[in-house]
Amino acid sequence: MTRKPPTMADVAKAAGVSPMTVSRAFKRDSSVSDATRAAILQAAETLGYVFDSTASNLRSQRSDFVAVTVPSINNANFAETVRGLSEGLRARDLQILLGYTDYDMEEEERLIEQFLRRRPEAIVVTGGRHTDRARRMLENAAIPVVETWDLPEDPIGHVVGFSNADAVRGMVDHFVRRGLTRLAFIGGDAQRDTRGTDRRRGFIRAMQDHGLEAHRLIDAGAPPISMAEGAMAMGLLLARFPDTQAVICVSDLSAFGALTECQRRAVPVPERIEIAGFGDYDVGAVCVPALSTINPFPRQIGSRTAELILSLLDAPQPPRVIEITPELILRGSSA
Amino acid sequence: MTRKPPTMADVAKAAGVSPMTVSRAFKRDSSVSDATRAAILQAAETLGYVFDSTASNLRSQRSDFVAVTVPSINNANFAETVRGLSEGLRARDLQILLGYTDYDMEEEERLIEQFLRRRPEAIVVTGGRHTDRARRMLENAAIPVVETWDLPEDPIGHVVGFSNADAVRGMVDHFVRRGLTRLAFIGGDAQRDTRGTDRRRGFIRAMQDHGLEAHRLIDAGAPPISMAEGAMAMGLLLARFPDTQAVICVSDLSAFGALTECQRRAVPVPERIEIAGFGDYDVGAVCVPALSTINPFPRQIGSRTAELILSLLDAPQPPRVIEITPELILRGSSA
DNA sequence: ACAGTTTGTGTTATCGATAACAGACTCGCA
DNA sequence: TGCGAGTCTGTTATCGATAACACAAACTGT
Repeated sequence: MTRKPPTMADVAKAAGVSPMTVSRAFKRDSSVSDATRAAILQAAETLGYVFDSTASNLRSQRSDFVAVTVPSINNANFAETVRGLSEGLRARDLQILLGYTDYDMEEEERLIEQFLRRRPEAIVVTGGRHTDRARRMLENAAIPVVETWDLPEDPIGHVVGFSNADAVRGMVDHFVRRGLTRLAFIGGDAQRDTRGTDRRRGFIRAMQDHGLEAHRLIDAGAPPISMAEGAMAMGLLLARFPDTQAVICVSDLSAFGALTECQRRAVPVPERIEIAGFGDYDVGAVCVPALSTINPFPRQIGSRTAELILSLLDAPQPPRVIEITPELILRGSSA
Repeated sequence: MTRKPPTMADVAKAAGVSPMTVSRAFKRDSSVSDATRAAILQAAETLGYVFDSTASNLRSQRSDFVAVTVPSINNANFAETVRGLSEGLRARDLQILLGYTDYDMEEEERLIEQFLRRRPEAIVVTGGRHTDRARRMLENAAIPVVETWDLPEDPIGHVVGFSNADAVRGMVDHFVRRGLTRLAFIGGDAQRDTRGTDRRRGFIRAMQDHGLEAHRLIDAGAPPISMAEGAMAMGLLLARFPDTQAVICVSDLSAFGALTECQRRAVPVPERIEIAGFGDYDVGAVCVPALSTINPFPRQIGSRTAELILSLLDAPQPPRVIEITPELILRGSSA
């Protein structure tokens, strides 16, 4: 026999107080005497009462949600950002409503629509490119919007990110400074992964600025580019441009795949070809040789975003752009 | 000038119908004529109306949430499970409320409490060990509970999982069958990672059943055990038990770290020592040599759980145990 | 001792959608 | 033509907590 679950009114009756007092007892810093609070919590425990945020949300017009969309849940970089976010937001008891877009703007649009219906306190999206409708929805939502992992030309609201193109430029500069000129890039030009595309564009522009040709471009397939695809791409690269001196990959994952392909073919790295990645994933620090890479501080993107949101919830502020400076990390794969 | 956002009543007035009709127009298969639905959606679009699930949830007593806790968001295996889950649940427009416990049962308890307040339709947890209070909360929640990634002795409700101990036993058997007897295990015995502990226990029991000593146990630190910790552990192993013939690691990540340590020390794998992991992560399939491992079909755990939940929402059923059979994958690291 | 504040609690109305019920209308078939 | 079944729309009450206001009791300081 399952009887209806108890409500606040039931707890109130059991504790001999009004529902309002029960409500206050369940809040953080409300004015209830310690004695009554204890009695109320005791009564709630006995009855097996579970606070109903559904009702609370409606009446108080607060959901205590922060909506977050990332391209992929299965990606250590974005996972770090989410971790930074959720740790920063926990202090204020804000819960994360997480969704992944699969690198698909239509899917992002769907997600944003779903999320806005839940009336989040703020919304965080990855990247600066969205469908028109998604953009409109975000603009019209009367909540803080933060775009991350990018520096959009025309931000919707706030931004916590970095220039993917400039980050790759730093790596190109490094190789050119050391006298290497025959450089290649492994990564897709798919519309889907706009950050990957930005990195590729950054590579091409940097090469041109150095007066070098940027024709050694290997498209490794649809994002997210896996280790296996990185390996395949390296196979293509070695076949098509055998005199390549160094290759920059769209991520450490593809870079690691590329490295293993060299190992399988007994192509010595870095002696015969140098390799660099992007993202400073664990695998790149541990593999032999370790991968040169770029660390965009994904955790920090999350924690700075959390800080920003907390301050925005206290007091609205004009749109801000918080720029993160990625760090070049040089290791054995390019030494 | 920010005026109050429009409600269903506003849309109803604009479209010249009753709020109830607007409500129906926003539902899936409700009886509204195509003409009026179009008019209503048009009016909603014009007004910039966004459906408010907060109110809907309260009145209909449905949240369309499924709560899910995983130990770590930054883990490809659990990410796959979540992906399988969310794809299966999308059909019914169920949203996932995701939280990670950081391999901490206290944190899990906090999460479960937070989640139950949101009145999810079902709740999925990873593993079969919980704090007493967490267990009580789950038992009392009048919703389907699914424990995953394990086969608990005393399940709370439903189960979709496998025996971690038995899976490792399969790997031990494989080595012993091939005549190897000096086997080691890398992984923690921390209370925190109960699945890791189960694998370790499975190793010990299997060794004993073969009449072999199981003293080559290297504790690699607190979970989740990283690649770097796997490498350190391999260093210890080679120092303390130099005659070890094969080592089973608690995960592919630590196994890969161990492999790289062998590469740094020029210890040939598999000639001098064989290595096996757990989880069939990408890295293990791509690295050189590729890692022998155990695939517990994490994606399938998610999709089967989703199926189960969908059927439970249609009609309550007695607790079920759905057992997944992990697959032994043999690759170059143990050939 | 008394006005002024702080503290603890209660009363009433309300957040915005929808379940439950009811009624009007259309259609098919005898 | 009439009747039952099906389709579409409206009315009323309600989900469960809490904002806003009110007020008594317990303090504070001069």
